[in-house]
Amino acid sequence: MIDISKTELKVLEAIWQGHPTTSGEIVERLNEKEEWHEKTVKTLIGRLVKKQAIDFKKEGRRYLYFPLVSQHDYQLQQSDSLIGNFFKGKVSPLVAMFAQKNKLNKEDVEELKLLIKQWEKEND
Amino acid sequence: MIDISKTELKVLEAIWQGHPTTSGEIVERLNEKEEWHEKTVKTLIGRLVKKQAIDFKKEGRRYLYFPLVSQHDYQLQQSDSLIGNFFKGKVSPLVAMFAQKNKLNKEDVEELKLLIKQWEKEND
DNA sequence: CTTATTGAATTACACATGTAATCCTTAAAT
DNA sequence: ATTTAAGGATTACATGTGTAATTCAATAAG
Repeated sequence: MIDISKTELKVLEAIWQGHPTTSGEIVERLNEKEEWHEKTVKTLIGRLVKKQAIDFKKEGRRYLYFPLVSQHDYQLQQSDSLIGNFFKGKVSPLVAMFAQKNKLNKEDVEELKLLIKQWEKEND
Repeated sequence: MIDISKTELKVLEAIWQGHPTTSGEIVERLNEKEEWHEKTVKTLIGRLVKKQAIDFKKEGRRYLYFPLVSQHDYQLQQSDSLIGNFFKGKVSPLVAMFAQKNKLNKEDVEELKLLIKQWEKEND
């Protein structure tokens, strides 16, 4: 998959929020969290286009940007890579690590139980 | 935490394999998987020292390198960051994603069940 | 029609990264 | 003692990244 830098990812996430969208709107979304200089955002948008992570269609003078990489695919790819590199491709060691560090809560555990029940229904 | 680049991480992983250790040994370990030029490895070792991810003690003419960042801490930090950014800090959405993509197997699920049982014993 | 404004494209520039080569010092070999 | 080899330190250099400013083109305003 394409290599997307930290700041580029922030911009891409703003686009995932809703698209197609304009550079102005992207800047506004980003500025809800922290200060982003409009010029910086424009540069990052340009780099994302060059990397083919997003594309645009011209609507008169304005450009409407949209993602070429889905958020879901990106997250899956990144998660898969982390789990592959660190935990030999298995999720349980990661969950074990979280459990050990007290980062699991009731809700999370309930959802895990549901997922397991579901998995067992389908794989048996 | 310190920012460690892709290639630096490979070198650090070689050091985690066993330490303290020499640059020659690090080069050898790396070359088991892929071709690494000795000069390149030396450069990366230097950068890791500067970043204080590793340190060394001189043993005569030779330097013995060892990690300052534990593999466990690093993995936890990275996992935490990924889960925080992508899944609002909860592991279950990640597991759900894996389940959906058929990336769960019996063994993994059994371990998850054990972890949950354990968690429920301790948090009730 | 001329001017101001608003994007986007181009240029800038320092620091990071990937990938080495060269230099320097010290120990080993001759 | 002189040469060579081995390792670390320094230097190199293209490309990536963070962060903008400047330029260019087209539309909107006067």
